[in-house]
Amino acid sequence: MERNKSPKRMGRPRSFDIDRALDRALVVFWRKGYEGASLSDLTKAVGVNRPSLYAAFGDKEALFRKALDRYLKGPAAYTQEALREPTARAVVERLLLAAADLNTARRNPGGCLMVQGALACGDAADSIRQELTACRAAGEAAMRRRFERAKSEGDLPPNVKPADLARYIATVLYGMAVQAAGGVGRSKLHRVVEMALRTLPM
Amino acid sequence: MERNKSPKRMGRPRSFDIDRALDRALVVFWRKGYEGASLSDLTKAVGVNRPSLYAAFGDKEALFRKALDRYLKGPAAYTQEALREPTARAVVERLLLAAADLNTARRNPGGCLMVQGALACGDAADSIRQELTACRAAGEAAMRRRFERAKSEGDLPPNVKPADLARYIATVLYGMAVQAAGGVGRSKLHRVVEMALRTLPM
DNA sequence: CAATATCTGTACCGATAGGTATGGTAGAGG
DNA sequence: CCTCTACCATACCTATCGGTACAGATATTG
Repeated sequence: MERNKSPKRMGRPRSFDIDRALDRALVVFWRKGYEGASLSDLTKAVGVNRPSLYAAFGDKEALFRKALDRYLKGPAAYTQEALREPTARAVVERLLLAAADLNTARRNPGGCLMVQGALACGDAADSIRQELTACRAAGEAAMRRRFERAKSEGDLPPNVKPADLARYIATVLYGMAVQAAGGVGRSKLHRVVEMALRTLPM
Repeated sequence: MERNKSPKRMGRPRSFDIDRALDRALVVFWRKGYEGASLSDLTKAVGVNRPSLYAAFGDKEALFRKALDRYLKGPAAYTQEALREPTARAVVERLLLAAADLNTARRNPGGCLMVQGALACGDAADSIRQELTACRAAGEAAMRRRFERAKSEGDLPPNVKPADLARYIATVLYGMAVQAAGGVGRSKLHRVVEMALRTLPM
């Protein structure tokens, strides 16, 4: 329906930028979670009236999914890049450090949208909770595959299972997100990363 | 006002047990979080009408605080006990294992109330969020003090700072809570614990 | 220019949120 | 026994929730 934004379309043109709006909405969801972010919060942050939001993105759930998508392709894209590091240890190092930085970047809310977006919620938000759970599982699976490759390259000790390592690293990532959501700052998270790295089995 | 429950009081006696009610409410808050748990959810789970709930516990916020208190003194009391283990390693081991078990106990919701009770939320729930944040910080501080004692007993390597170790262990605990909230089961969490223990600096 | 298509702003919708007034009810004190 | 007190149940309150109808505004199309 409203696919293109460069080709001239008929009718009154949209008075705001879709991606900017999505960024604003993202920040609200990030800070307050899916349930805690009201439509009034969102419209106020975006600077657009309610019907315009609905026309552009659909209902609240659709808006969240689009914001999540933008989160994954924007702030959280470091995960993809980190997996391209040459060694398993370098992957982990970069992953943890980038996460620590993202979770505590001053210009956006503390923590991680995939964790605090909808960790426990009412029935109405349950599909969002499931989506975020799936998202986290997908990230973990990507790590596991990367570690499987590392294993095949002799880059991992024989007593370390890729799936276990991936789950462990994911656990540290989620834990850091909780810490950051509670206001723990970057330097402290860096020391967590240091501890995690120091104790790595490779 | 309604302090005692054993001394016979005047008037019609309460038709439900305060602690049982609190347990039921706790489960709802645990599963849905503070915001996601509606009064209707709570009254339905407790099996009591709304005014009775208000008379017994005060408003929703007060009810949550009482449920949290019960959580800390009940299911989460393992934390206190674990700190009494003789060595730092034993403390950590017991803490992580007990947390893994509590987070995945079949008879209650997955995860940890202190984490998913209100990690990110709207303004109305912010005081609860702060309380939970403070709760987590308190637990972390207790660990830190325990590790300081360990250090003074020569039970910790010289290059390990008690505060850093405590924060790291707390991070793993929170991460496990997120995993469990997403449905990860006990055996997988046990492998996370195994990884964490294997890589411990002592 | 008109005709048409899309967006904006106001004002509103029903449903539900948390919270409470009120009148009936059950037990203790006298 | 009656009274007094506290609790129970229904029914209701206001505020806000997510979502939308409608009319005016602004652009392209012909």
